[in-house]
Amino acid sequence: MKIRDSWEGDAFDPECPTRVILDRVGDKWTVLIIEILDDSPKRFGEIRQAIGGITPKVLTSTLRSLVADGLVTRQSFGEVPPRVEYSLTDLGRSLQAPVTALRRWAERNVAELIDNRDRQAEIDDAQAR
Amino acid sequence: MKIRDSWEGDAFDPECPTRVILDRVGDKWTVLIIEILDDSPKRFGEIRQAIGGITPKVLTSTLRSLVADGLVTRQSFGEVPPRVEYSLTDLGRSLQAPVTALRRWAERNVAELIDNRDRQAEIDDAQAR
DNA sequence: CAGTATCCGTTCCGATACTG
DNA sequence: CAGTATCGGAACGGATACTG
Repeated sequence: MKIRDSWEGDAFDPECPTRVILDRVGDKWTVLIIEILDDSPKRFGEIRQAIGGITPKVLTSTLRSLVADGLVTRQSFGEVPPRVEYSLTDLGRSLQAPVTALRRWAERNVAELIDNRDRQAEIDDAQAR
Repeated sequence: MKIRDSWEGDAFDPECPTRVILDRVGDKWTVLIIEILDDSPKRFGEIRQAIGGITPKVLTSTLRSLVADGLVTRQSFGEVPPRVEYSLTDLGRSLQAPVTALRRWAERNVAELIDNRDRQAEIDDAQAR
């Protein structure tokens, strides 16, 4: 099937590629990177420092995916030592709004959710005995 | 926006708001279930039919997680044959807005993203030779 | 009808070490 | 500096068959 720019997905269709986007957003580091790239371009090392705890291998593969999807651009300056800058594309920037909305929701409600989860864990625990 | 400063330390924290919510939203079926439960309570089989392609085992475990997080309630009527209804809690309903925004972004932009991805694959392919 | 019980392949992602 | 190369554990989720 030839997918055109005018084609709209239907997330309820099991065959729908829309799910690739949900997979993307659900990726462990994607959203962090998108928020870090917010305004200005960032170098590989800057992103790595900003996130903390991500290994170069994983950062590389995550950035590759983002570039492949057209959410991020990679610019390599032919210098020694090497300098590479990553920045958001328009598409990537357009993803920020929904992602930020989600984060806001998280900040407001995560306490309650964690509370529920802990309480449920206790119930399950009591059930087990 | 001062996100990054407070973010850096939280990235390792499993209870970091963004992390918890994104894990949940990034789950393969969560978003679809939340949208399906929209208006009225739904039975196990109804949800299964509506989604299509989900196995009972996976649906069960996903629903369990949603119940544990207090996003969904499970009501079992003591009948034979059994009848069980799932519905959104207030917390679950409040998650709909941001999640729907995300899904709509996905549906609007998946074509471009897939297009980018295909084009990138061709470039990589050419590169390899 | 609404789940359980097993088995199992894939994918993700971290640790560690190395390189142009 | 900006990556690569390898290895391995663990979690996710699908296939299939069974049950109260």
